[in-house]
Amino acid sequence: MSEPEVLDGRQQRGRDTRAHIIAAATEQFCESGYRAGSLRDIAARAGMTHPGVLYHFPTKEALLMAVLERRDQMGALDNPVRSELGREALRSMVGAAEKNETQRALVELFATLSAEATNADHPAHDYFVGRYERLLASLIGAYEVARDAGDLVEGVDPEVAAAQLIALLDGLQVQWLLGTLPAPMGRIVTAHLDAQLREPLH
Amino acid sequence: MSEPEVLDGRQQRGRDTRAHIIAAATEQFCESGYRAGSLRDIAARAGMTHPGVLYHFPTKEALLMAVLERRDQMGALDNPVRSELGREALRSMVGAAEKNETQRALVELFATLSAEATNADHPAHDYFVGRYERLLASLIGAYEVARDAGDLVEGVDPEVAAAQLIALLDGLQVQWLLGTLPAPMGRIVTAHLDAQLREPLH
DNA sequence: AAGTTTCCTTACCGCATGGTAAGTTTCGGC
DNA sequence: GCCGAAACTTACCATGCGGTAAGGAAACTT
Repeated sequence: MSEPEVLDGRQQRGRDTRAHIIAAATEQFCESGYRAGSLRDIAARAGMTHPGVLYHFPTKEALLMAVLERRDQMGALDNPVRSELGREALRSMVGAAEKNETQRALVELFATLSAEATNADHPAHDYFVGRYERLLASLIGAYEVARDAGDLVEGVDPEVAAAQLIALLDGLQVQWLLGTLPAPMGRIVTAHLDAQLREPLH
Repeated sequence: MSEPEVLDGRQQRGRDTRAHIIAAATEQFCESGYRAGSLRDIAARAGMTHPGVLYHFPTKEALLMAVLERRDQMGALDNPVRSELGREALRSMVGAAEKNETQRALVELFATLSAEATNADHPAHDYFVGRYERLLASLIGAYEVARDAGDLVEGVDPEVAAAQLIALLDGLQVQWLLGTLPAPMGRIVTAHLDAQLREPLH
């Protein structure tokens, strides 16, 4: 993305501790959320003091953004929404939901954060707006492709359906975290999609 | 609920300021969330100092619980889920969603709080678990009644459908708060329910 | 070997928080 | 009119926060 090139020993080392700090911060934010997770805790996890962390990331806010961006990079690799696949793109969301059931801490972070970030003053507000817009656009695309391929039940509006699917996934996570979900997320999402598709998944 | 009876003048006054404080706290929590809304801010809103507040509510946590309980009492009056109405109970959820679109601050509070409360250590954890369990049970009941009345499309499982509806409502609120929702909540919820019902809602 | 830059520590700052202690005002009951 | 409890206020505390300043120790360049 930026400068690949040759990096001398110091740059390499800097990069390493940066990554190390991000990992520590991710853990911390996952366990305690953004506001409650202090720089001192994060620093301790990374084996340094909190001004050491602030040397690499000028503010706590910057650290948060770094955590989120890194998370996105990784997520984007194994979980893109390939709109052009239409029906199969929708199917992949079931897999995403099931995968989340194995990453409780991460789910907790995003659930907490996306709610916090609802406030326009929150540092991650723009990030989440952008994230939701992109996801929405992708899913609308996927539904449109599915519709044009004749895979959709009559009366399913791609825009509405896309917003529904995102909401469903988000909302289910809260219930799952609270332990009040009466069935596995995968099954619930599958049931939702099956009601929109001419041929059920599988 | 507890002792109604005769209350002498002082008790009456105590009750009044208590109510006043709860109102102030509700406003404050709505605007800033639980963690960020300080006792001093709340006290200022109520026209007193923060130890004054703590005289009536021993801890901030207790204040929060009082706010939530009061909210539930009021909500229960104009927005019960009357399971026995089946189809019409489901329909009432559309109204609930639309009503929420006029109460941004309150929606924000519950969205933030339910995510925060996901953590088992959070003071409101048990409250939200109970709340979701009751709502789930009510909606399962409503779907069962609807099914037995022949109002449901084949293959709609009441348990799954109830969890879906709750998730949908929660998730839509986040998107609505972020400003990324492509259509009014009422329309999106209606579309969802119409897909489950033999006869569309109006 | 000297100089420079990167990285990190120790020490500190100002501020806000929830909560406490003790004293003071208010006011209804007698 | 006085008493005593209820309802506060003022003053304070310890704690933890994000962030800054200054200095030292490496690591690399020349």
